[in-house]
Amino acid sequence: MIDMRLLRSAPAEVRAALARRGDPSIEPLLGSIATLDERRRVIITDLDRLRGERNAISAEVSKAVRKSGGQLEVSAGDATSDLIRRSQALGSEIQRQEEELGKIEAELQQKSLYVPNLPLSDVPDGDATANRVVRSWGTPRSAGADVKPHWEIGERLGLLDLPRGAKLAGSGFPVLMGAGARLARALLQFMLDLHTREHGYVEVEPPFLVRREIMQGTGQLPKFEDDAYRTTEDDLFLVPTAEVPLTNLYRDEILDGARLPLGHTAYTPCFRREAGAAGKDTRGLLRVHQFDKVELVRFVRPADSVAEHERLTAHAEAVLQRLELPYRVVLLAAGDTGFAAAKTYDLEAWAPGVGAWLEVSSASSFTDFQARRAGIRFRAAKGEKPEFVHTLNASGLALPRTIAALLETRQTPDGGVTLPPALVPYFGAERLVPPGA
RNA sequence: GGAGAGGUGGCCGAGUGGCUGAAGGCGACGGUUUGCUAAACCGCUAUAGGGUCAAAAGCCCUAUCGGGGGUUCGAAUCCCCCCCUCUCCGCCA
Repeated sequence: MIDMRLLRSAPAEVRAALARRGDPSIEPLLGSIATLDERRRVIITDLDRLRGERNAISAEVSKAVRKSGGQLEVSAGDATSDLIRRSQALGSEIQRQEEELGKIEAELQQKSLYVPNLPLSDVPDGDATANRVVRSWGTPRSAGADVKPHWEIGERLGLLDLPRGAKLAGSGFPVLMGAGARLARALLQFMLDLHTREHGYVEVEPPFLVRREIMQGTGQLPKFEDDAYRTTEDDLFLVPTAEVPLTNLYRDEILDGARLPLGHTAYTPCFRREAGAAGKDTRGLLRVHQFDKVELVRFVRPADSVAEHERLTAHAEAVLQRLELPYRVVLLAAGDTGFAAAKTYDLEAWAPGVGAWLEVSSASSFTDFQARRAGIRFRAAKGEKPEFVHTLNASGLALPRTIAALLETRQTPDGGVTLPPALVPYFGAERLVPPGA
């Protein structure tokens, strides 16, 4: 949510920062927001004055009532009936103004919800072509004739059954079978243990369906409603990421500053319609409508948010390192940064079978954008004014692409896959081998 | 799904039309007293919006008793809708 005070006090700076996103629809939006805000304040000033007058009259009527023993006695022309007549007149004026104000505030609210977050100053200008690789880890395995894509490996090892998934729910709903299902379970358990035991996150199992206002709190709505699955009767949304329930855990609360930074992790399935994405990089596990993910969310003091973002990113990177998967960290340019984010690092694991870097995690700082929408504040110390927290989140990690990178990177010439040592205790075996081998 | 009872400040809890942002208590905070602790006593204790101001502080106004609408000169209090909690019945992994 846009900070109205900031927009009022430094409109040029806000416009310049938002212009970096390269979205031409933002500028006119800001213009109408400023106009509405101006009108809003004029009406409120007037309305408060009118209400003050009415309150004063009411106090006098009240005094008269008590003097006459609790009965309201009016006869035409006396002082009390004059007061009441004035109050009635004020009442209808107040009602008119309230209606006008209601309309303006609804419109203001509606428009504000479509204004994206301001990119931080160290985010590069430009679109996705300006994304910057900031570091790499590990040596990517080179492609070769014997390096297969994950769907071939998965099918051969009996881990993956895409046709049967399509039969059940349509394309983009993979079925994991046997060792494939077990591998997914091992990965989830491994990731959750890593984050709770070594990185200090408190595990949560949240609802997988949430209300409309919850989706609005993190910025998925109203702009991206087409990407979400929704129940018709109750207007509940299937979570597209655990970020949504986790970030909204402390919605409309004032946290004790001593509890910050606060980190939560959760496994949830994630549901995404991926509207308009059909056919693009969708083979195998690359882009699916339902997938498993472990998510990390942090609530931090604004002053710490830059350092916390780096820390969070490192927590996600740790998963890839333990899994011994080569990856790179990409700082997204302003034009490629998500609607609610101020700065994002994508973690991309190398998948030699498909010959591509796969986004397995996205680690973002949302500054106070989500906190404003969801009303998440903290009090630094007793007697201090409440302030908005900064929220951060990262996948830690998304499973399908992690599995894809894992299978492709660690496949062996005999058609099997060697699991990374960190996963062995969770999986219960060192290798995936073809059935009957 | 059916029937009923409720939702008041950090917490408990009074309040069923009139200076009630809200009694009383607890807690927290500041102070007095004290060898230390405790006790006692005094004080203080919300959030948001707007105005004033160069700004902050301060001051003034407005709103807020689950959320929204209505009745009324005036609503925590009356009416309607929604959300949530609890109890009983039914159903269910």
